[in-house]
Amino acid sequence: MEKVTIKDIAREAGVSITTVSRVLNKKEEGMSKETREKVLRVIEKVNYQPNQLARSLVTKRSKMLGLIVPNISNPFFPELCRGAEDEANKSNYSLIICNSDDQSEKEENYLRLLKEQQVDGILLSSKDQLSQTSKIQLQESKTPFIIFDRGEESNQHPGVFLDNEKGGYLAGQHLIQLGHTQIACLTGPTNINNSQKRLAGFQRALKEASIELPESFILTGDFQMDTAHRIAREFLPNNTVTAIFACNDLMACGIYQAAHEIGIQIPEQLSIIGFDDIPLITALIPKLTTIRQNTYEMGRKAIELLINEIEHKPSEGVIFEPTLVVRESTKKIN
Amino acid sequence: MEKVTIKDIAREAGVSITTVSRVLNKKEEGMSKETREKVLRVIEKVNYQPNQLARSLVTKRSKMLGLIVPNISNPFFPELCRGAEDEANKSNYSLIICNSDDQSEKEENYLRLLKEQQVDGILLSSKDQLSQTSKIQLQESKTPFIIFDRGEESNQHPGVFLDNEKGGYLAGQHLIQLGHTQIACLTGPTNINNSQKRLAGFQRALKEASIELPESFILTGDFQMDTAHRIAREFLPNNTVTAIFACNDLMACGIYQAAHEIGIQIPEQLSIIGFDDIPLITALIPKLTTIRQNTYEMGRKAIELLINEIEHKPSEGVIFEPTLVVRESTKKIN
DNA sequence: ATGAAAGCGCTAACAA
DNA sequence: TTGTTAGCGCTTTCAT
Repeated sequence: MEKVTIKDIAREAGVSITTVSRVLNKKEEGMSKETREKVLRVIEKVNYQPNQLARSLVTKRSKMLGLIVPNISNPFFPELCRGAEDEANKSNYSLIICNSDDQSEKEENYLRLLKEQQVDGILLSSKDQLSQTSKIQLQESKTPFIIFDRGEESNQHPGVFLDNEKGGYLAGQHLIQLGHTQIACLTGPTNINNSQKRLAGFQRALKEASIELPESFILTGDFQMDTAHRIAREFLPNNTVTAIFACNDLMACGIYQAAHEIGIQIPEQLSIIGFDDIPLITALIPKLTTIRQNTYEMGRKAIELLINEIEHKPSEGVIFEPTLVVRESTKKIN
Repeated sequence: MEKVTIKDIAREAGVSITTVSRVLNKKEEGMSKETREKVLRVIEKVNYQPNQLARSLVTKRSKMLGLIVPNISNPFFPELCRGAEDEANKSNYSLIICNSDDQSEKEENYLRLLKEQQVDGILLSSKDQLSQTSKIQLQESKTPFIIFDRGEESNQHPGVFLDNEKGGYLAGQHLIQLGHTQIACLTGPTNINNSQKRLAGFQRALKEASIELPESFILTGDFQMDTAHRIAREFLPNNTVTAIFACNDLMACGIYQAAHEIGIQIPEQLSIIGFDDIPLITALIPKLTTIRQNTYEMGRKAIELLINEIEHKPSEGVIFEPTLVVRESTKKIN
């Protein structure tokens, strides 16, 4: 059974392929109702599906968008994907979701691939700073793109960002209000912009309250649960802190594990605050207090911007505001 | 800046487009080294990227694969995606990941879309039984496809499945060995095949041990955490069970929440066993005992099968074996 | 209201 | 070893 093409439809309906194309694209002003319905009937009958590739080749629009995320296993990103996908579909685009697995090489590879696939635009949630190669890839081509969250938060290019500094500040403020003074911070990788910002905001809050944050209380993680677990196992027994700020929820989970193993009670002996508000943390006991970002909405907005860009509508970057969600893992110190 | 095409390369290098095409496709037997290098230099210089769409149009191979998952927010599926993606990339395919959000309509839509996009094959992890429309879509077209996990586990079509019955059996067996006799089971949606199978295996284990499983102890969930939470809140205070089998880990999380709120100690007062072994559950306290499936590997294998199918290599469906992972949430009854 | 024909960027016979 | 040419399935002028 051969693939049925526009030609087959035309022959079957006894019209030209132009006519078929017209009804396919709903350019039917001044077209006899009969012809249209005849064509539609044939299309229906043989379950014809137009070849989007051929279409794209002439229109130069593939109706495909690319989304590169650094780590699909972090539940933060599926949320992002959902938002992005829904918005893309709304405008009749499909989304190619690519997972770079925190590897620059994969990221560059996908960037190339998406271009070759002629996507109309790319939403890039980079693993960190864009690599040189990626930057060139992006700049040289005329493929519209939007930077999401990580990567360079510059005015050079529109993007969707979170006010990470504020998020860190909120976290610090919250712990201070609860009376904590011995506080540690478990950061993400040092080369990741948003991780730096979260720490900076956190430090600002402590400074304003004249609370010292010794170097040794700044722990460098990598946004992963396992590493956080390992670091906490090492840190907690040897240091007296009453609170800890994990720069993402996944790492907070790792700290929970460690605390449990060591026999430290949360929040009685240790307050923990996370960052992201991923869906699963409501299952943690006690429930994790965290800095929430509206991930779904950010994904949605990013695609909205991207499509604007593609259609040459004016649009500019957005910075989202994080909010504090108080649950059970933080507690007033006695 | 116009897109640079094969013509531009040909002109610049002073050769024909065929020659350029040849070096692009590495069909260079009997081709002068100089010519090739000359072409390569030009390609390099202008950072030329071939148009995969145009390519696909003539070769009838898009080098794209589609993957439809029912719920990207369930961490089970990102794992699946990772395995699928890695295997696809290995053979130089890209993956379009689509999230049907448990809606048949979206699923059908994506099926149509992927076809229009001329993907070479589809990996379908259906929301449940395939809808009539989907079935027709799939059967009518010649696009190769593989069924994953859910959907119809039939010999009609190759697919990758888990022995869900055995998984349920293992769960039952484990609880029985710990001395439990008052056991409840929180299932997935009744129309989902794997959910039914898990329950069936569970029932078989109980039956073999002559333990009764009253109707009222079979709770119908929907694989979501929130619903499980609600159901458990209602069930636990009004029934005396010492153990509960949740047909996936997400629901086990919901039960944790409920137990915590009600003041039931896990595992002292209630043993819980889950299903899937999603990465995050090691952060639960106590750690969740569960039935593990090797999700990443299953995703990998599914794509391997799909590619075999595409390339007309013989291959047949695979059934994976689940394993019991004992952690801390199940305990011998006193 | 409809059709003929050109061409999107590329590959693949077939020629030379 | 290289080039000429005919499409792939479709949209889009330009005619009629």
